[in-house]
Amino acid sequence: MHLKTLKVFCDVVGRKSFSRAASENGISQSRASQAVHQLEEHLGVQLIDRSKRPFVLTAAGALFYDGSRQLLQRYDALEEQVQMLWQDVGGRVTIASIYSIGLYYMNHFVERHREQAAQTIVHLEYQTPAGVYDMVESDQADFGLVSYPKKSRTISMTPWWDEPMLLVCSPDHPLARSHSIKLSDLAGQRMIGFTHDLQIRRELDRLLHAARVHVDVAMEFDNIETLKRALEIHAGSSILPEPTVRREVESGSLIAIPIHGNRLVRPVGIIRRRGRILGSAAQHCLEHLLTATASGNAANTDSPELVAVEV
Amino acid sequence: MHLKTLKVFCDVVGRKSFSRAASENGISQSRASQAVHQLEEHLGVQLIDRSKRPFVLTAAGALFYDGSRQLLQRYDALEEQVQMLWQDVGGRVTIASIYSIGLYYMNHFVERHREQAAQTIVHLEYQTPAGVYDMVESDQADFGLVSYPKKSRTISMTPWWDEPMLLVCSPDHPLARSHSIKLSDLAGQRMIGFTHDLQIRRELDRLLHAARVHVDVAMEFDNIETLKRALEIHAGSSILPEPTVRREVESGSLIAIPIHGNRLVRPVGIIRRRGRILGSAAQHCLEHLLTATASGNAANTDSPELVAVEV
DNA sequence: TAGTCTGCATTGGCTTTTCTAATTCTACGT
DNA sequence: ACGTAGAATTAGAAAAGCCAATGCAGACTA
Repeated sequence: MHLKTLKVFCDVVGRKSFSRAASENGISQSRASQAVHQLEEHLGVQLIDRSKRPFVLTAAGALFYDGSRQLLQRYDALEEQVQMLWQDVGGRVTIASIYSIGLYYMNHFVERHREQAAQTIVHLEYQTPAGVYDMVESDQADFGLVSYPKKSRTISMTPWWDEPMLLVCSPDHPLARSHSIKLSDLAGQRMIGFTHDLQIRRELDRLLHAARVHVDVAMEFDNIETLKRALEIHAGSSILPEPTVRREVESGSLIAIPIHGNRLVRPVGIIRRRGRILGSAAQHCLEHLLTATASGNAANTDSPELVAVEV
Repeated sequence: MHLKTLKVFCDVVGRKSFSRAASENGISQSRASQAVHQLEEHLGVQLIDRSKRPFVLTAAGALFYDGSRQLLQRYDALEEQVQMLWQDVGGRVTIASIYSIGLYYMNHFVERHREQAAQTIVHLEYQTPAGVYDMVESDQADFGLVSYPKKSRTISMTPWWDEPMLLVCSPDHPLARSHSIKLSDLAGQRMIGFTHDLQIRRELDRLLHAARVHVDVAMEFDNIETLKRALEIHAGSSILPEPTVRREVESGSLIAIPIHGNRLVRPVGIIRRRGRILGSAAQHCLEHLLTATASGNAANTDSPELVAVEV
């Protein structure tokens, strides 16, 4: 049995599509179809019920899928171990991260990680939140970094840290001189927010609603970078995680004001596919990520904003 | 990667020979050589150091060997599980056994096992003691049945039962009328024994020597069947495990006499390769073997010989 | 030290399998 | 019914697996 055949089968199941699995494995659609047939014939067992249009796994197929996935991971880990032992051609770690964590924290981390695991290649993939979950679920990434992490049947979650959220605006905004504000001060303010498909927007809406504060969301963006540009040209104010605006606050192009009275944070977490077997490089990287965070957070705690907010 | 390639590599390592591994896998010697090369090239790692004549594994090779063996076993188990679930095409169990257990107990067991696991195919392989250890060590058998079982670095052992040993002779032997004898009664007797390469012979020699009893071993055999034929034609007496002569004693062609004052038993045990992952069929069969023994032994205990000896 | 023997590596050519492009088929939505 | 998207089939090309024969190198033997 070709391990590649198992890989194709797993991808077919994982992506729920023969064609996508095929192209991801660099083979033709027909080959993917043949490979799965071949597998079924070899086992004498039907793995996929094709009589329904989005095909469904048979019970045997589900069992074989789980087993195969694990087998493939074990094999990869074995190859990595053996190569590591022979010459320190360290392993590869693939991390899927949302922009606003990857961009602001991971560059720094990857550099520090290279110091203590010089031979490991860390591959960072920036994605939308849904993209991160997808990559983790389909084994394209060893683990993922997301905000408002959620566990599920297939995904396990480790809380990582909480980012304080601040009111952010341009230096000549009416509120810019305040040292601290209450949520209610925002009532009727013209604000810039995230689109509704992002969890952070839903969380903020929920919070404002609970505080009976009505704001006027004038513009919506699906990413922080363009949102910040809008803030800089005086289009309003916004509530953002502190690390994502630290650079702008330091350079003076934006002002960040602690929000009093509410624990306003964006939780960040590490998600992993349940049952996934990590290679030793990935394992080591994950450990480093978790331990490095302790000091990383401590550094955060030094900033006055955070102290103010975490009351 | 072809799983077959891993299998060939494992067999090459296990049998310490490319040619034997090749023929066992039904391929040519050249292919085996090519396959291992291919593997090494793929990994970019030397697995086998060929500069010494009986080649040696490199550290990486040893690691990869262990990993591969486990992987192959897991895959086999997976296939079996999947097939089992689809239609009860039960698994295969291969048991290696020495003649004197297989012949007298296993036939009976296999029949009873078929009743409660109808679809399992039990393959019994009769072997010399060394052959049984070899088959277990080289993964050709799921487990092995031997007397005087010995654990080692690669083999684990589970005691199974102790067979009482009796003095056996033809009905018209001088001792045939005795109801019970002492070891010392055998001094100077003309006896028939096993060859020195068998553990049972060495154990008996040790026992007689400790009891300061000198006997005259007139003939030696490397198996019980021919030894019993020699007894029947009045060539002397011998000390044998009770189950191996039960049939002859019942038919009257041989006489068995309890030996008083010494706990004279042949321990029988089940040996397994350490770290081996058993298929569910093999697992179930092993469990049945161990539980069935309880009653099997009880049945033994009913026979007067055993009661006499087990004092 | 030479000679032989055993057992792995290499080579060249055949066979089988894998693979793709093009085509056909089919469940589902309209 | 009909169109569409996506899987199955097919046939021919590319790749690999495979073997017989031969080459070559340790490890005993005299």
